[in-house]
Amino acid sequence: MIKRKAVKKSLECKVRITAITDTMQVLSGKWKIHILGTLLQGGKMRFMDLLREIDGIAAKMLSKELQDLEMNQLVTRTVVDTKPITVEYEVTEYGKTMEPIIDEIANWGVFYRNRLHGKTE
Amino acid sequence: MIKRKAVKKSLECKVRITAITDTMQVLSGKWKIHILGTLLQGGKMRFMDLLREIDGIAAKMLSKELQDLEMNQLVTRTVVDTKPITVEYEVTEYGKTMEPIIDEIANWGVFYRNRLHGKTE
DNA sequence: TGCATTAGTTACCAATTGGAAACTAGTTTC
DNA sequence: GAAACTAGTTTCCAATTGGTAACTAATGCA
Repeated sequence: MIKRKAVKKSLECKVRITAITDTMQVLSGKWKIHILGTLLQGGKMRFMDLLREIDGIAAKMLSKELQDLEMNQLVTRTVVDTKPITVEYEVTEYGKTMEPIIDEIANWGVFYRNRLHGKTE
Repeated sequence: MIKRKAVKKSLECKVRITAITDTMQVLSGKWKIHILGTLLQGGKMRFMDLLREIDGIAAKMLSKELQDLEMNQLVTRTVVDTKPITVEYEVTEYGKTMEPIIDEIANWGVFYRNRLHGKTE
């Protein structure tokens, strides 16, 4: 007695799940969204700028996460031949397509705080 | 010689970082977005429905993640007095406010796949 | 000469995450 | 009476994540 498998898992459903998994993998970890968000509003920024701007991140993490983002072509890394060499990071055009996601996430977070504290609408 | 601290970390920047951290905490883990996404498109669903629908998830994880989502009031849990009792999960009105985020994330994932495979626009 | 700054890297460690499998417990069906 | 289905829980384990702190290496400044 073989049970017919439920045909619930439609193709579009699977595509959606894969899509979500992909995006979350690209944004994986505690810091990537913050780095992207900071670079999106700061434009070109150096390693030490980011280290100082992003509260709580350690050099090791920043370095590693930037490498991930660079591999996924969301940011570019440019060595500038200054006195002590500096390295500039910048969000690519492709990386900017993440902006709607980050904005939605930030918006929701604000909404969430408002709901927690009073707001008896 | 005290260096003036850079006033870069503006208040709105901090608010944004907190907001992002909050949202990501609510959505933390490998499965919450998938559970929410599945419930959003499936409406009321039972535990076993979700277990079968969400590919790869184990009962332990589903149970734990549903508890988290319930605690954050994103889903409701209702015991139904059927022959073998069943439990229905459903996204709350509040939970539905996550939809834009999930949609953006899913959209980006599709865009990402298209970019990877060919697409020389 | 020695310290500061740049941009990292390395080593070590602790906590968290998540997976597999077995188990509970009540009800129903064969 | 055994098996199956409901909704989980429990235990045990392995891998991943991420933090601290120290270190490298090149250059500039006093």
